[in-house]
Amino acid sequence: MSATERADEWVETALERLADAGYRRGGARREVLGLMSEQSCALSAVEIEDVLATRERRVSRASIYRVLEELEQIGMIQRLDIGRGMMRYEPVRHGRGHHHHLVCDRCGRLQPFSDEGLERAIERLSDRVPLAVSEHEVVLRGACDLCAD
Amino acid sequence: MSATERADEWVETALERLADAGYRRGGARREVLGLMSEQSCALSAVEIEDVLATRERRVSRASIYRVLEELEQIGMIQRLDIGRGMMRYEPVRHGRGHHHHLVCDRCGRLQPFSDEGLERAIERLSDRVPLAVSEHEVVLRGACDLCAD
DNA sequence: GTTCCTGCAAAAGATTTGCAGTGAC
DNA sequence: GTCACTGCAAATCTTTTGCAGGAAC
Repeated sequence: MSATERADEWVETALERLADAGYRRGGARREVLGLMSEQSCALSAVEIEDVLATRERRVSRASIYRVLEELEQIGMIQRLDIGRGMMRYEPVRHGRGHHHHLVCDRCGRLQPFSDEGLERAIERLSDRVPLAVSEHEVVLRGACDLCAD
Repeated sequence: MSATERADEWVETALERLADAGYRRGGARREVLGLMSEQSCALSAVEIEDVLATRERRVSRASIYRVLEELEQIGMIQRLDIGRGMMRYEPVRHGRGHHHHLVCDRCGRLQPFSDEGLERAIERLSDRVPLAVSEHEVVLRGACDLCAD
């Protein structure tokens, strides 16, 4: 499956679930949905606004937050708290694409990574913990290879 | 070593490092330092302000943030971004006391946990990643046992 | 026509900063 | 006496909310 097909599939699922939940389609929602579908890693609300500002249809920041919240409600995106005083948002693609984040202390660059051993360790400990775990989030911080000189 | 001795040791190290960095000791700094030394898990700036407000010496929020920033600079506390729109701060006690966090989706309760297997997995993958890892942070989210009914 | 969607402007909440007075050395 | 420390008030930044006009169905 190509990246484009995967993006299309994600948008379709999202539109379907939105329709089921009684939402109509509007311009702002379509733009945000389209942009998010192209992302494999997390964007902040301001970054989303900036990218959309360079396209045909500008979208107000309030609408961006509103659409992101709807998409989170129906489980199509995930909010991540990676630091630097703001939330970041990324599409959820069940299983495939699940990853965690490397954050550079110095330049703030964000990179995704995934690791089988880490997932196994988290799965094992999830049973032993006084919480019905529904999500997990791992952030590694340090100097990225561009900053490490 | 008792908890009190450990707290004292932490305060002493902090005062030493602050002195080395050219800071004088003032009332606000002493209060925040004392409170943080008693904590094993993370507090928000507002929680710190609230606790200090019930003690002899009130400390302004601006000073709390300033002291926390100094302490982070010299590596005595760690900032954690656990969500809910605010940072949390906890003392760093090299090795001993290292832990991660469980966050309840519903009530926001924060609980610490630690796991050997998780630490090993993170240590192993740290070498394979394009980042010179200096810290890591794991958050598990879900329903805590008080909310799970 | 009704109900939802959107943008704008204002509000809310956490954190930071400017400034003037106070305190440590 | 000097320079750091502190509190207050104002500023900044992200995210949320109220409201009035516009669009989808």
